[in-house]
Amino acid sequence: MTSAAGSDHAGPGRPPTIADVAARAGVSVPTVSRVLTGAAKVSTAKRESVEAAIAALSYRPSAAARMLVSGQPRVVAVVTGDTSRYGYAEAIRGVEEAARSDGYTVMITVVENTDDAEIDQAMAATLGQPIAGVVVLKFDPQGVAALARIPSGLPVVALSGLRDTGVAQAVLDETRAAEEVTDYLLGLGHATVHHVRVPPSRRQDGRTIGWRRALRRAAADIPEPLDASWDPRSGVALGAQLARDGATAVFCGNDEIAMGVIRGLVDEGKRVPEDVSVVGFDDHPLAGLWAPPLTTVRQDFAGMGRRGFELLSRAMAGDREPRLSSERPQLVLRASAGPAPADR
Amino acid sequence: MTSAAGSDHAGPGRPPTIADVAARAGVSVPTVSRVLTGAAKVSTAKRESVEAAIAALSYRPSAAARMLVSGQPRVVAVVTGDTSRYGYAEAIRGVEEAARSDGYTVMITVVENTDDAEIDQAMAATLGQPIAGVVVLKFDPQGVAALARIPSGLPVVALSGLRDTGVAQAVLDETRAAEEVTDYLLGLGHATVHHVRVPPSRRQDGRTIGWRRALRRAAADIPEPLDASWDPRSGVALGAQLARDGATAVFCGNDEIAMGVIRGLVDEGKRVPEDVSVVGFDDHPLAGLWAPPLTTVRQDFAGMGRRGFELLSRAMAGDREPRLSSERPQLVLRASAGPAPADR
DNA sequence: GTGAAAGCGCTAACAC
DNA sequence: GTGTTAGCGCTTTCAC
Repeated sequence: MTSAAGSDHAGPGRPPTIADVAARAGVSVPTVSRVLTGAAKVSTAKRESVEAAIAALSYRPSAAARMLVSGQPRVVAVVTGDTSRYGYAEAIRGVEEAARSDGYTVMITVVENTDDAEIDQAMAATLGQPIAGVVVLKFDPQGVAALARIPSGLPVVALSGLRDTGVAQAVLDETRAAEEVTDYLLGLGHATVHHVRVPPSRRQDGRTIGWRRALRRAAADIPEPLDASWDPRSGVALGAQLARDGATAVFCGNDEIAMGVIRGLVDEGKRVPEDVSVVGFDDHPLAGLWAPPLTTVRQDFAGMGRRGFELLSRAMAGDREPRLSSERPQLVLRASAGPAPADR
Repeated sequence: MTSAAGSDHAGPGRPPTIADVAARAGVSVPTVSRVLTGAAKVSTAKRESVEAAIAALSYRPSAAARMLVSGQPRVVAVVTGDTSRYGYAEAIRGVEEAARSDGYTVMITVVENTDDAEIDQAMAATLGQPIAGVVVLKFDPQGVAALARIPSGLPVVALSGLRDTGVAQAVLDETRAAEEVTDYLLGLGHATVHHVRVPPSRRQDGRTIGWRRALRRAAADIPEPLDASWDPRSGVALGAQLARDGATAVFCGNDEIAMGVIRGLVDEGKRVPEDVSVVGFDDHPLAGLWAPPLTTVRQDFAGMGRRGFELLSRAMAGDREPRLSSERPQLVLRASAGPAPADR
């Protein structure tokens, strides 16, 4: 495929520079720049000759050089623990949408585990890029650790379920929502409510705090919470265990786990919601399609992402105040929760 | 909060440069560079003074300038239609993983619709960044359009379900898999197999082609395919329609649609799989948990993403040949499909 | 070890 | 309109 003496496109020696284009077009470097940016008028003859040279050399301007001379990068980084879990994916989508409509591009940095060296490396790779700000998804321990690595001076906002201090953040107030769910279940006549947690970002997560608070206020029994992994299947065994323990109401950390728990319950011969009420969290796109349709809490992750970017936008504009944008998730009543069974 | 005469950190005038650090530390600019990069030995005294100055000014080196002087960017862009749909999210995750382990960062560009102006703008924003290559998710019309906008000379690979020519690509051979699914259903005794499509990237998609081919080979009736949207709920109405039409076997474009179709079927009084067999596509994380557990086709999207990055890696290294990496999705037998009902 | 000088590829300012 | 001259912030020779 290698053709004659190096000229026409694709001579993988060194990428063509603006000087090469200028030389080939027989004009000066700034003239090439002018046709590139459209900043000033160029005669048709020269413009065409420049365009021809650009095409012939398949020249692309160096973004790095452009950026160097003209101001700030229009890139924000998103630091996240996993890109494909529902809430994460939606939050990223929200950030990306808001960023794009503001002319920014989004760079993704995934921090898979809490290993210090790995976090350092991932953060260094990101911070080594020209970025104007960072959004960190602080839903898990990686997020918390990553946040600690952001150099001061770089605009940053955290997306979180639990309010914190010191950083700007967009939060979904899980604590209040969890309280509300638990109150709802208690109001249905259940003696207490069991809780299946998803992996928390710190020792305590908002959902667990809210659940416990509601139980305490109602002077109900506070059962030991059960721990699920992120895998929906981990809910199945816990559902079976809950069936044997005689639970009548279960509040799950997310919808996928709730689906697993229901499966485990049903496998043990329980009916949902007649024998056991189950409620999820998030309002996953499949929650309404499940049998029975899941009663859950709608979390607007994409909205949180958008609000997060807006906060970041202010920070990038120079606002040093750590702002907070909080929203309360909404209870979505469907069919997986109902009155406590009369017997017992 | 604004303190005395501008010095210490956070004086939002103009970001500190390496020269500011050098001045404050009382050393030359190259010396600061040396402590930054560790490229050469610096006396402990100067090193410490430089580090102090860096901290005091909360100085961060300009990534753009660094990049300009020293070679290629370690960033690849991923162009995608939606970041939160299962297959897309997984594919992105795969690309990111492979990229990260190779020292690259990933930039995301979302192209939401086929509006020319919007695509141009999104692509321009991306191509204006310093990137070493592009992976485009060519699962939808946006992807196809975006691919057409990539300037020649920039390394690119497409992730796709249907083999194409001219570009390097990683594909999941849907056509073969769909054929296999259809054959399987036919082998179970069904007279024909109905098909519910998800929005295709072109006029034809691999799943539809494979399904039709298998039907034709078996000399079975070829019913008109039904079109679903990406929303799982769109499957519900189609399921009801299929129930009325007396379908006994349905092949769905993805698992989420299959879940909707099953719901529609059940709402109409059909049992799955006793009356109607339904099979999905993708092996969504919830497919095995569904009632009944979904018979489907496992598509390794993350693996495709990884293979895509490897291809890109070769292209970035100078390989001009448009390579192809194809993988065959695997049939996963669960419970949503069974023998054709005896009557009729 | 350390500083002075040069230059990465581009755009902005200033002549002509 | 167009070319010449200066940098953008950094790393890299190359002397000392």
